[in-house]
This record gives sequence, C-alpha cells and structure tokens, in this order.
Amino acid sequence: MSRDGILEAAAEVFSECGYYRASMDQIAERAKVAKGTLYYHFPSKAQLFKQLITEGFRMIRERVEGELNRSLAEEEQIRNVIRHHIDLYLEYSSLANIFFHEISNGLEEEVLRELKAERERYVQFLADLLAGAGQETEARNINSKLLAAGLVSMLDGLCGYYLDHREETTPDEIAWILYRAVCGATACC
Amino acid sequence: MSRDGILEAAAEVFSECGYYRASMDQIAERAKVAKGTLYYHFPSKAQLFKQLITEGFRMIRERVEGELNRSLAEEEQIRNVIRHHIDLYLEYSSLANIFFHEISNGLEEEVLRELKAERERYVQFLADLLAGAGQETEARNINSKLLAAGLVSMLDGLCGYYLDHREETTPDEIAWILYRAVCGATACC
Amino acid sequence: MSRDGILEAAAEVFSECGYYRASMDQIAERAKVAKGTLYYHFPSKAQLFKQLITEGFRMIRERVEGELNRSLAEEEQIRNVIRHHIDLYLEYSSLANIFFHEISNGLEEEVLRELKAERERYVQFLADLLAGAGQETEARNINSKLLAAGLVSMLDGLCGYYLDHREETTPDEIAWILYRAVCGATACC
Amino acid sequence: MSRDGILEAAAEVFSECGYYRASMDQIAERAKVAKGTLYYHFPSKAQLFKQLITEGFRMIRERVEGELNRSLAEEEQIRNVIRHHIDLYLEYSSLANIFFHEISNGLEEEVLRELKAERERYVQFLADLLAGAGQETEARNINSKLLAAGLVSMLDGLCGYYLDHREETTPDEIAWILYRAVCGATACC
DNA sequence: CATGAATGAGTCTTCATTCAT
DNA sequence: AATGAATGAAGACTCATTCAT
Repeated sequence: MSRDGILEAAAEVFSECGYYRASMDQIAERAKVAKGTLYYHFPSKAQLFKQLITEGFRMIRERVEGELNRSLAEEEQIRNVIRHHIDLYLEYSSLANIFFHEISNGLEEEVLRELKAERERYVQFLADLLAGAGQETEARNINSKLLAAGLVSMLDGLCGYYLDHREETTPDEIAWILYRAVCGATACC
Repeated sequence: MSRDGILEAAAEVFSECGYYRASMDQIAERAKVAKGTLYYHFPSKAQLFKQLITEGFRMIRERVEGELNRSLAEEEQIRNVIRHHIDLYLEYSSLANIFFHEISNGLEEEVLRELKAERERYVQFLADLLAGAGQETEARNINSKLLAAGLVSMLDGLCGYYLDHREETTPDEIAWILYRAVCGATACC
Repeated sequence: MSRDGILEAAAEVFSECGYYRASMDQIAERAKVAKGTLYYHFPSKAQLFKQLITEGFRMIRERVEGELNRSLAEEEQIRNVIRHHIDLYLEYSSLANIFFHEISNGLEEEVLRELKAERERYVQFLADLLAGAGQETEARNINSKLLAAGLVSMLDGLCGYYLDHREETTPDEIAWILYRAVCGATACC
Repeated sequence: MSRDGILEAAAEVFSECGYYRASMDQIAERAKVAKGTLYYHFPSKAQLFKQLITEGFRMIRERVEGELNRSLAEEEQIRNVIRHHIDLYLEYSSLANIFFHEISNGLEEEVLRELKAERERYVQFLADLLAGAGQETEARNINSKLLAAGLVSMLDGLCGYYLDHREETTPDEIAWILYRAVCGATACC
C-alpha cells in the first residue's frame, strides 16, 4: 500500500516548502505515485496535512511518555523531557518546522481548529509534568499550562537558532537554558 | 498618494488571511484602488509584504528604544522591555502573528532571506540588552543571543496562549514568567 | 448475481443526479459492490446507461401494448394509452426525466445514436396507433409520426408541470388536454 | 470588451456538447480569449451558463412581445405567436436545444432554480395570451398555464423532429398541428 | 465472479502580473 | 499617477477505467 510512502513524501515536501507552496504534484512525484493515488488515500490536501500533523504529534507523545516511566525524581524527569525534545526536534527538524510555524493563519478553518486542539493536548501533557515537579515547592500556584506553552515555544526558538547557527551553541547549552527558564519560573532558589 | 493606503490595507489583509491566502485583489479592494495601482507602487506581492514587515520591525524597535533611554538600572530595563513587548504583541496581534509564523518556509527565497536578517538584527538588539544586564553577574559567559532568540519565541508562545485563553492568565503573569525565565538563566541564585 | 442490483442502483443514482453527475463510485456504493464489479458486468458507464434506458423503454412498451389488446374502439384506445402514459410518467418520474431530457447532446456519440433510435421506435409505435384512429376520419393525411412526437413531448411538459405544481392541476385534466390536442389535430370538428 | 464574444462562443459550445461536456477550455478557445478572461467576466461556468439562458429568454420574450402589439384579433395573435416561435426555434436551434433539454437534473442547485423560474415566467406570458383568447369562448375554465406549458413542450418536440427529419414535414404543418392542439383544447368546435 | 488499489487525462478555478490607455 | 481588461501558468480535485489477485 502506498499510503505510508505518501505520508513520508508529504512530510518532506511540506517542510521544505510550507503548506501553501507545497503542491500535490510535488508530493505525488516525490512519493512516486500518480496524482490520483493521493486522493485515493486522502480526501484533500488539507486532510493529508492534518493526518501528517496528528500522527506526528502522537508519535512524539508516545516516545516521550515511553521514556518517562523509567525515571524517578520529577526534577530529573523534566531534564529528561527537555533533552528528549531537543533531540526529537533536531532529528525531525522538517516536521518540527511544520508543527511550530504552519499552525497559524492561512489554513482551512477546520484543519486549523483540529491542529490547535492537538497542540493543546500536547501542551497539557507537558503542563501536567511541570505541575508535578512544582508540587514539591511553594510555586504550586503558577499557571503550569501557560508555562508549558512557553517552554514549547522557547524550545522551538532555541532549536531553530541552533539549526541556523550551529557553530555558536550546542544542544547542551540549549537544554540548560530551557531548564533554568522553567525552574527559574517554578522553583528557583 | 495612495501608497500608504495600500500598505495599511495590506497589513489588514495579510494579517487576516496570512501571506498566501491574501490576494492582490483583496488588497486593492480594501485600499480602494485599482489592481494596477498596486504594481505602480510595489514591484510584486512579495516586495509589498517585505516592505510591510520591515517597516513594522523598525517601528517596534524605535518604540522600544525610545522607552529604554529613560530607565536606569539594567534589570529594570529588561522588565520594561518585556512588558513593552507584551503590550505591543497584544496591540498588533494580527501583525505579530505574521512576524512570528509567516517568516518560515514558503516565501520567495529572496524575501525570506531579507526577513530573516531583519529578525536577526532585532534579536541582536535584545541580546545586547541582556548581555548588559548579565555583565554585572558571573553569568557573562552565557550565549546572550541565543537567550534573546529564546525570549522572543517564548513571548510569542505565551502571548499566543493568552489570546486563545484570555480567562486563564494575565499579561502580568506572562511578564513575570518571561522575566524569571531570562533571569533564571542569566543570573539566578 | 449482482447484475440486477447494479442496474437498480444505477437507475436510482442516474435519476437523482443525471447522467454526468452520477459517478460509478456512487452506483457501486449504492449497489453494495466493489467498483471493479461494475466493469465486470458492463463495459463502460455509457453502456450501463444505455442498457438501463433500453430496458426501461421495452418495459413501458410492453405494459402499454399489453393494455391495448383488451380495448376495442380505437378512440378509446387513444384515451387509454394517454392515461396509461401519464400514470407511468408519474410512477417513474425520475426515470422519465432521464428519458426525455438526458437524451440530448452531451452523451457519447454511439450511445446517443442508439438511444435516439430507441425513442424513434417508440414514437413510431404511438404513430401507428394514432394513424389507426385517424383512419376512420378524413384526417388520414396528417403526419401521424409528427403528431406522435408532439404528443410525447407535450406529455412530458404537462407531467413535468404537474410534478412542480401539484396543487394547480390533476392527472385527469392533463389527460383531457392531451386528448383534445391529439383529436383536435386529427379529427376535430 | 470580449464579454459578448464569450457569450456567443458559449452558446455554440454549450449547444453542441451540452452543459457538462462543454469545457471552459473549449469556450475560451472558440472565443479566442485566454481561459482567465472567462473568469474575469463570469464568476463560474454555472453563472456563465445562467447568464446565457437568462439573456436568451429575454431576447425571445422581447421579440415575441414586439410582434404582438401590431395584431388585433386574439385568435390571430395565437397563430402569430406559434408561427414566430417555430421560426425562432429553427433560427436559434442551438440555443433552443439548451433551453428545453439542459434545464433538468444535473445542474448546480442554484442555477437550476433560477432557470426554472425564468422558464416559468415565460410560460406565464404565453398563458396570459391563451387565456385572453379563451375568454371569448366557454372554455375559460381551462388551466391556461398548464396549456401553455404543454404548448411549449410540444413545440419543442415537433421542431426537434423537423430538424432530424426535414424531408418529412414542414414548419407550416407544425404550426397547424400546434394551433389545432391549442384550439382543440381551448375552444374547439 | 469479484475486488479495490492505482492511474492519469481532463476539469474548473485562482491569481500574480502585464500593458495599452 | 492610475486604471482595469486581459493573460496564462499553475493548482486542487474528479472520475472512468485498468489490472493483478
């Protein structure tokens, strides 16, 4: 079945060109199938895109969750999650680009809504983690969901910077900044 | 001269629809000029967009710099800058959306390059500010440009969250998180 | 054997959507068979359509002819045929719509030709009937085939009107108008 | 302005191929304009088609009405109108084909509705004429709108027959049959 | 007998851009 | 300085048809 090949090709093309400049022709060509085959498997460009995002988010969530169970101390968990995120971002930088930047104006209303919901679910997942760690301190009253949203965006900004200026920093430094940012806000000093 | 009217109309339409879904027809209609007039003043859609972004960035930089001179303590300056940014983001939220999200893949190569340069210049400006504050502490060795990039992204993420969930937080809380994130990283403890 | 189910489904879909808007997918779905099965039983969409029309015409001709034998006076026969046609039209109104309107430009050349022949054969059948009735009068010299063609079209127009404005008339009135139209032309006064 | 050329080309192509088989490419080619030009003047294929029908109906109504004023006796008027219609049908047979056969299933809902309304208005115009003539007789109680609908359809059937079998009849015979059909029904004997 | 994944030619439509006025 | 009719390349999408199983 060519469905998976299409998704892979779509991930490449979408992240290279962005949602709008990516054409179904390009995707078909990259996936080495006829144009009609795209529409046999996905009802529209928008739905193909949505599927891509949805499955991508699920994959990341599963990988991060899988890693989580083995850790014990919650502070250590946060460090792990951050480090893991950075690795995932750099590994799937093309998909990450889509996740963070394409979810904005200019998408079909319905797709945009579902995508925002997906992103929200993910932020909530991180928020729960941060809240758990914060519980031990007096900073329990902080808005952990807001903090999670900020963490995700900052991670995007830092990794994006790293990809454009590889010689100026390292993933380790990024992890450290992120950790301090979150801990500075939750339970610093 | 209709040039300014076109720029204003373009700002509205671009921020409502995003770069791609915005059409020159819409802009012309909104500006109440004929389509040909757009091309009399701007050589292409991409250049019109670039002009808009460039002037937007300059305006923000000027406003922030103007505010800066009056403050004294550098720590206080950072607080001010953050607070100012949040206000600007919320005041021009539709344009901000473009600044942060549309500047990614999917624009004509040349425009994209110039826009990234513009953004970089702005990040540098913030980095200098942070570096100044850090100078007083032992954290001088931190990569302040990286930190500035993270700050900008986080600000985007937090303000974006606020716009979608106004009842869950306040600009003040956002400012506080941002400040702690930056200070936690620069000179905490 | 699924052939009959396909024909039935095709009748439904064609009459709901017209020849062009009806898709083989819809027909297959309605018939609860796979798309390939359609092509196992019929070589093409056009041929499937032709089969449907042909069998429909034959059924009507048989029903009308069956009714005919029992009547005696030829004038009475005309009345009966008219009345019968109206009933058939209203009973199979959706198919009737196809018979009368879809058989025009816009079908594959070969199918169109065969369909026109089928229709012509039917008009001839009516013409013979009218000619028989006319024989008794001095109006024998009238072009009874032309008259039959006119009768069929008028019947279509009147029944179509009735279906759109049920409260304004009755099948009885339609029958009366048709009879007067034909008799006014054949043997009036 | 190329608008009129497009309408003319559209009339030709639509009547040669029917609504669905006619492609915008064909129309553009026939009108010797670029495809985009079609969309500069008409928002869609459906709207182009609607415009064609609407303007066609108006032209015919105006021509028939213009002819009407000069006549006196109402019976004579009916004869005139019938004769006029036959001439118009044969003169604009390609448009007539569209008027009578394409207004059926398979058109965009909105266009179909407006087209039926247009046709209805025209039938009403004929009905008024017939009612006026019938007033003088005892047949006033007949449904003249229904009769008008029948007249129009029969005219279509007869003229269509003539176009396919020119050697078997003449416009005069058609006029005679139509007149007898209407008068046989309104005030025969 | 029957399937359904795959095809690709063909369709409508959009839109940045040009140019004569 | 401004116009708006005209363009044509490019895009999303449809659908009858094929074929290996």
